[in-house]
Amino acid sequence: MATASVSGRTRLDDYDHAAVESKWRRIWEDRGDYRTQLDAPDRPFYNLMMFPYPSAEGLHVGHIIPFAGGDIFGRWRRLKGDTVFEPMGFDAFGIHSENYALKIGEHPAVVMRRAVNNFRENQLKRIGSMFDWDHQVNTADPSYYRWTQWVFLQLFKQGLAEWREGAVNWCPSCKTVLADEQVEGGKCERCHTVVETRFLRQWWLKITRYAQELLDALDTLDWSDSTKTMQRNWIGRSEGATILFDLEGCTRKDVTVYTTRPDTLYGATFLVVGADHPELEDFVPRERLGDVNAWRNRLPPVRDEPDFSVGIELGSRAVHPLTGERVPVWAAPYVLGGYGTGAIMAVPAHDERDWQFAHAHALPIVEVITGGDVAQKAYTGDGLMVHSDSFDGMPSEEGKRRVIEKLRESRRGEASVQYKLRDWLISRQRYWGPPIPIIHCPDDGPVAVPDEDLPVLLPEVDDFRPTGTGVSPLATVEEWVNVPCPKCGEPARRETDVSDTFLDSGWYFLRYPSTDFDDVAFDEERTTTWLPVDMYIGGNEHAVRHLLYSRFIMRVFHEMGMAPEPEPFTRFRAHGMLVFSGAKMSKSRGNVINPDEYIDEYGADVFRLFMMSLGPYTVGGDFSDEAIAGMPRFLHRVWRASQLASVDDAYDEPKERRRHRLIKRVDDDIAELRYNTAISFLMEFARDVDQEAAGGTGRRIDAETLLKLLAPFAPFITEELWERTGHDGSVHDRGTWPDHDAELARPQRVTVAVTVNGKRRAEIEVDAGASEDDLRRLALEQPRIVALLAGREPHDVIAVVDRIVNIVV
RNA sequence: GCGCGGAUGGCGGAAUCGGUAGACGCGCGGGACUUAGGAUCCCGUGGGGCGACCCGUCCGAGUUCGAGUCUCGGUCCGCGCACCA
Repeated sequence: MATASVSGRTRLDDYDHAAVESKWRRIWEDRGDYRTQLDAPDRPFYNLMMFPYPSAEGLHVGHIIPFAGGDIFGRWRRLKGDTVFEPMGFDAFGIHSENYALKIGEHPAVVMRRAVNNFRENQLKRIGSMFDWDHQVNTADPSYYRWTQWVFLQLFKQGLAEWREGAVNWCPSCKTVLADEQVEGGKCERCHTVVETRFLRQWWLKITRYAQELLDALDTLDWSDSTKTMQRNWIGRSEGATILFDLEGCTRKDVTVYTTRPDTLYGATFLVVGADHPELEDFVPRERLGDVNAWRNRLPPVRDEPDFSVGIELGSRAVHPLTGERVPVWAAPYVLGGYGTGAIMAVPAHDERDWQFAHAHALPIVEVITGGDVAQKAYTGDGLMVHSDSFDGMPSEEGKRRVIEKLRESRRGEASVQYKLRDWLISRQRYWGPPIPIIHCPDDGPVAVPDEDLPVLLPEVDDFRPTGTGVSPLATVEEWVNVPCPKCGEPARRETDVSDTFLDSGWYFLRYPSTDFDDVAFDEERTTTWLPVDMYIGGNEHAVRHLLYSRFIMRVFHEMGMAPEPEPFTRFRAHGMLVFSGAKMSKSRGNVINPDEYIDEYGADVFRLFMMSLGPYTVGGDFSDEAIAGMPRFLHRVWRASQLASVDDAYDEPKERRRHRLIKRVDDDIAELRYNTAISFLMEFARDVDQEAAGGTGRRIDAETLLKLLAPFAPFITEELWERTGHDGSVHDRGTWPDHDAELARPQRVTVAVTVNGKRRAEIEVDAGASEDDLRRLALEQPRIVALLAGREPHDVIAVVDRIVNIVV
């Protein structure tokens, strides 16, 4: 405790962050301060942060940012009176973990056990977040993945999981199938090997059924705009038309193409079928089959830059549905067999790719929309229709509708909506994931494993390496694979693929409140109480896949009456990216900050504060080693000021106004995650109170306010000081955030600038709200202004209350 | 290429509505305390000028009494998507 010294200065214990932080960590844990009352809570608030996938490297700052930023928000909600549930867990299954285990030659189960323990005990528990460890989840634990399997079976039983063959991306290096979104520019996102195409029977979840709903519901969500935009682009709705072309010279009678520009139909000079179209052969005259197949098998690998010289004329003809003209049919890889109908009508005059292709192959280019010079390049804008029979002169926008109408009359076309979104391929021919709980029976087909047989435990195997044959290592475990069919009892085989890690994380938020139930995945009452998540914080790298899949799963459970709302995350904020001395932080650059060293040296409070002060939370900032020095100074001030400020009952109006203004600013800033500016206000206030305390005029109430407002940011030191200054209970107690009076928070005196022709020449201090006339009068009385005007009459005097007076001469 | 952000002192960043540009912090300069300080505290700190003043928010126009903020055009950087017809 503080003791007065002869000089009037006071000697205090030094602030020992290591001692203070370990002391309170222990007390909070023993007391169970952050164990949440999950049943019948008062004002429940579900505060979620994206859980990490444990790696041997340990947590890096990229993890800490959401954990610290999310926790500040949660602690603030708690102080504001909510019952905050803030759980944490581990995304321990998946290729990341498995690849690491392979690298070091240990079993992934062993590696993960060690990594999870390290994350939790040595790292997560140190950063001062109020995680409720009684409700942690670990996706690789049978008590969790039992329910992941159950979730899959619910989708299966709803007809939303399908076993079908499809062209899949095969990474020859990772020896597994990749989802489309794991392929970047034709290469594996993990190892950058060029991806090959293979055809396998696999499990797909039919998220495409929900494309429109998922798109529409974005409007109801309070999410970062950037995230919503990315989801919209990913779903990729486009409006256009499907148009039927008859075919001649091949076994197939007709083909439907999809276009967003039906108004350009008269400019269609050829058709292109995707080189990967599954029924490409049906478009080819018999005598050309050999040539086409030879061409197809020698296609160059997909590259970043499309090559429009690649293509082959098939020999068949297509009949233009309006003119009856015969146009050639080509195949080319620039058309995707998997999007739309897998074939297009090429309008080279008005589509850049078609233009390039036509140029490369000397195909005719016919202008049908005015506005450009199609001999030079494709014109993709709007204009008037030409060379289009009776449509000539019609604006293209109207033409889109009218051409569709015309096609409808002859049943050769209709309006159509397409989405880029594809079904979710969840099969992985790997070891480290939940086995897909299906038994394949020769008679009954794919049969669900009965609920009472869940979990389908991942068998212990010595060799868990990917086989490279397209089959999971599980297939080699004969005694595990061979089981009787649950329906008919005849010999059958288990599904040997495991599911995608995004399925694990697609429902974990539903599990947290119900981890103490082992008979259901999520308890009805708990789910109704806690879902949807009130605040979700994480990185924008998961803006599309994780968030979209989670929305899909929640939506399905809502339809089934098992979830209270269709959307899982009411509010989502993506944290910004942290750069290190101007360069993006990444393992390959070797500039990843290891938080442990900083926490050792400065303590968790300083580290949290520092990271939050670098810039706006949702934008990011530049982590520079040197700048951290300001934070210990700040906390030192708080340490001293709060123990020395002891003046009671001094109703000092300016200080009260200052205090109320501070509360309002910090409150407003935290609500919008503007932690950096909230921290600056607290620093200013701490400096003032510190100086007052040194002079014997520091007020106890100011010190208390400072500790309360700082508590979400620096939970340890504020708790210690709360105790040292004689308070009972915890500084973090629910509902103890200081109130502020809006009237008092408003300044009473303001400084108004006086400008002449927009240049500042003087300032005047007046009561807030002083009238425009008063401002004008006072401004014109200023000696500086009188001198500057030198008798001239102002042309105009503009006054804005509380802001400015501008004299125009 | 398309979409979305961004550009402010030596550095990270502030600046509700168009109203004193540079809050807060780092760094730097000066001072205090001290045997000492790389601890702590105080003062100063956009550039130029002795000065009244002048110039300053990526560049160029514009709107306005007034623009970091709004409009148009351009440059550069970041992120996302990327042959999606």
